[in-house]
Amino acid sequence: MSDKKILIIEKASELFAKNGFDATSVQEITDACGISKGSFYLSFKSKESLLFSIFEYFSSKLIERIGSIYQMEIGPRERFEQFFVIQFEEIARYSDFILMQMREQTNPINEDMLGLMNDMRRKTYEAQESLLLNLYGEDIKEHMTDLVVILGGIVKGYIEIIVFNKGSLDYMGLAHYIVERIDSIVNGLSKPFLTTELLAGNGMCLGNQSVTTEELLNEIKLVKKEIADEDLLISLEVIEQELSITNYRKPVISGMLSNFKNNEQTEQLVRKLKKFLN
Amino acid sequence: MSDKKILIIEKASELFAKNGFDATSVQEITDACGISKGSFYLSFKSKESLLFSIFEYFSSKLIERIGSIYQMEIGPRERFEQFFVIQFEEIARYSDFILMQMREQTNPINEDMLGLMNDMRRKTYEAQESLLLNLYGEDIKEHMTDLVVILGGIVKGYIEIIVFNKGSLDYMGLAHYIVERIDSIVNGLSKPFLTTELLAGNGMCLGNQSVTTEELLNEIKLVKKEIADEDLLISLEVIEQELSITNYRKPVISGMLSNFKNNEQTEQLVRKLKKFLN
DNA sequence: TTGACAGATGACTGACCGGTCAGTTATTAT
DNA sequence: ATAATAACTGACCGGTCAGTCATCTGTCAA
Repeated sequence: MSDKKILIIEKASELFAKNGFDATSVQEITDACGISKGSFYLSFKSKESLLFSIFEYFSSKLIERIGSIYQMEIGPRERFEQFFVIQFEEIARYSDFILMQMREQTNPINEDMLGLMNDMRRKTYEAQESLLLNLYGEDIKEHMTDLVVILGGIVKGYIEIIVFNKGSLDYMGLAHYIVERIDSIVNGLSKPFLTTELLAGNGMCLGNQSVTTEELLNEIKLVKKEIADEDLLISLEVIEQELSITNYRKPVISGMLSNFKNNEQTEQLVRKLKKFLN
Repeated sequence: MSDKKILIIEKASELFAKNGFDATSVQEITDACGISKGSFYLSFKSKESLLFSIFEYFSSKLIERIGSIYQMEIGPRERFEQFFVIQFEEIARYSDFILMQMREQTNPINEDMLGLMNDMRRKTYEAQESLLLNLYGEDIKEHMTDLVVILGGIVKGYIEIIVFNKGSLDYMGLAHYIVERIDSIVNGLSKPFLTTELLAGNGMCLGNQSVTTEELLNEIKLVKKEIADEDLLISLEVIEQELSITNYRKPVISGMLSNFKNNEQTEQLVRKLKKFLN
């Protein structure tokens, strides 16, 4: 990722968070970056693809940090607290951009963005689940769905306060406080309210959703519009043709996929294709 | 409120909730209503004023219903549950439009809308506070801010589920479940985390904010653009002149205010002026 | 010094949107 | 039946914005 790209991402995310996506023009973004409008289109295919990159940039950071707490040598309670601290820090740092996107119904990119959002949600959910089980034992399994909703709600509630009082809150103290509240809730649990299916139907895709070839073909068509590299385009076309025939040859596809190493724009698609092949 | 206006409000709020405010053109709204674009401007001064009317329409309903639970002859616990049920019902009914607005940073009307939003938030906060105090006693007073944030978060969390599973959830059961969780939390409370000031600074304006004559004059100027009725315009101008002099005569203003009975567009302003006179 | 080329620029284009208004149709009054 | 009024229509306008492209600039090898 070039410096220019990162500069644009940082500035644009600030503006989007402040004024919203639609209300921020490309001109404003480039003015803030001190570059020309045309130069913007050297780094990003479109305003839409910038949004996608921003989300990718931030969500990958969040996912990475959440993954890192398992490397720490601390107890389950401290790990749980750390989980909250990371969410507070990242979301306060990147302003409410992520929140804005998670909330705003008007996501310009639907097909592509949804994958990333689900990825992030699933990662967060999985982390929450394992942390809760480690801390409170297997007994709470049937309450998992409710706990996740309640926990998510509480975090969102406090994040709103954090956003308005940027940096002036004691995240560690807050994390400790929240875990204490969860203690109380877990102690008082009786009969669950939500069933797992309700959450699953909630667009959260917690399990492994199966991907159809048609969906993949659609996504390939979209990604083709986003990339300029000739070699990658050829590879995509080969994959496209291969997927179109009934008995597609797996080695051909997986071979082609090796051409996409270290390319951010196709990362999502490649992940899906790999999952599809297995 | 005419049938046409209500039709537009209902259809537009659906579209806004689905696609966002900016992404929904007036043409789309009028197409959905089966009327012409020009006809839209017979009912509403602008797209912006439609948004204001929608918010007014829904928030007044919510506030009214929350007020009604105090007339019911039920215990404090049932009343608390009823408070949640109303929120679930109204917000599920009117889709996530209200949520969208509460979240979206890009509210087109800032000056006017903010008043309505604060009104609603204050009403909700006051209700929560009195319900909590009635149910758990005065001891929880110092925890009020935290409880309000936690409670609001939990409600929002479940509302997201409700929106995706429209109508298929047992609101009464959910309300009961949530109150049980609050029981646990209240039982386990130790030291509060948030102070009242933090919430107050959060744009929530829980106390009585004082209004300056300048702010009022600004708002009058804005409202003048919105209304067409000649008599009301004259009344507004008289109020404007009166407020501009240092020793304004209260009776003159309150007299003029009587001309605004049953006018929706000036409702907010009139309320503020009345508060200012007292 | 030159020429060639990648990177950067900003004037320009076409699409779209909020809002207007001259003209049409429906309704009511005389 | 006719006039008067109200309700409605959709072409049109000014303005904005995403995206394009002819042009420029700095660099560096020959």
